[in-house]
Amino acid sequence: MPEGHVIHRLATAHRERFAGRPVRVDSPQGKFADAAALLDGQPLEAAEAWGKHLFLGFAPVGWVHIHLGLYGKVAFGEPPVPRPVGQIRLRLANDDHWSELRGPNTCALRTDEERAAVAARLGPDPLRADADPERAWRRVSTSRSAIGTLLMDQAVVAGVGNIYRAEVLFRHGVDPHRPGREVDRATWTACWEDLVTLMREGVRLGRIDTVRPEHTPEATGRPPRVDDHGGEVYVYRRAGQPCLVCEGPVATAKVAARNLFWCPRCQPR
DNA sequence: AGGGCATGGGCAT
DNA sequence: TGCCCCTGCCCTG
Repeated sequence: MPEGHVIHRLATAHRERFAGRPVRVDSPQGKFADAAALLDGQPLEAAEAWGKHLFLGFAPVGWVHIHLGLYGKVAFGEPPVPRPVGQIRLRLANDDHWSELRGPNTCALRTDEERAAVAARLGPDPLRADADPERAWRRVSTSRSAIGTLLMDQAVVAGVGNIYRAEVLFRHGVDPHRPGREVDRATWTACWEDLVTLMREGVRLGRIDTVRPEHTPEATGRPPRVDDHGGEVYVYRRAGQPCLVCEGPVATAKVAARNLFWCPRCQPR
């Protein structure tokens, strides 16, 4: 379930389990074997998330740059380290913990400079203390592109995925098709601050919950829903179902090869 | 058993 | 715009 909150959780999880001690590193699948051999036995010195990118620091060898893409997953456990099942790109282990990385879009060794270059092409990350939301506003306020597209552009805002995109626009009554430059500053600021809040909550809980207390099934008496991504949301993957606020049908459209969801009544043009 | 699909993103065209 | 990467899950048959 890799939006930015997952990656920040993974950074913390790696730090807690592996930082400061030598780590056994291998690549049972073999695709990362050469790098793993260089890293094996080195201590993990840092684990950082920038948007959806995870960097594991093994100075002086370098950084392991991980991007989960759509399918990637990391599993953790305690010894004994299980026999490899399926395709494990990267495996870490010490005497107390192990991890297995499967199906990543990216798993590569990077230099300091390469890591900085990846970070430099990303927009501000609502989950990072060093984020500069003005950079995002400059892009949004001068762009003819739809706000729904801009929010998914990692060079504008880093870490937002399809769920946070849909949900934050719903929460602020913004039609995803509205051009960025027609979004006023107050609305944008409210969206940014809401992303900070929602994504921090996502890090804390490990799931995406965006429904305000007054709209939960408990509060409204509506039947509870089951969301297969594991959280309570207003519009994401609820096409055709009644809006939790106005009861009109939630709309969906394929935009830039991604499913977009919104409520036409609550988010008018 | 097999197809479709998914919370991403780089790249060719 | 669409293909590829290459995993897991859910549905159909």
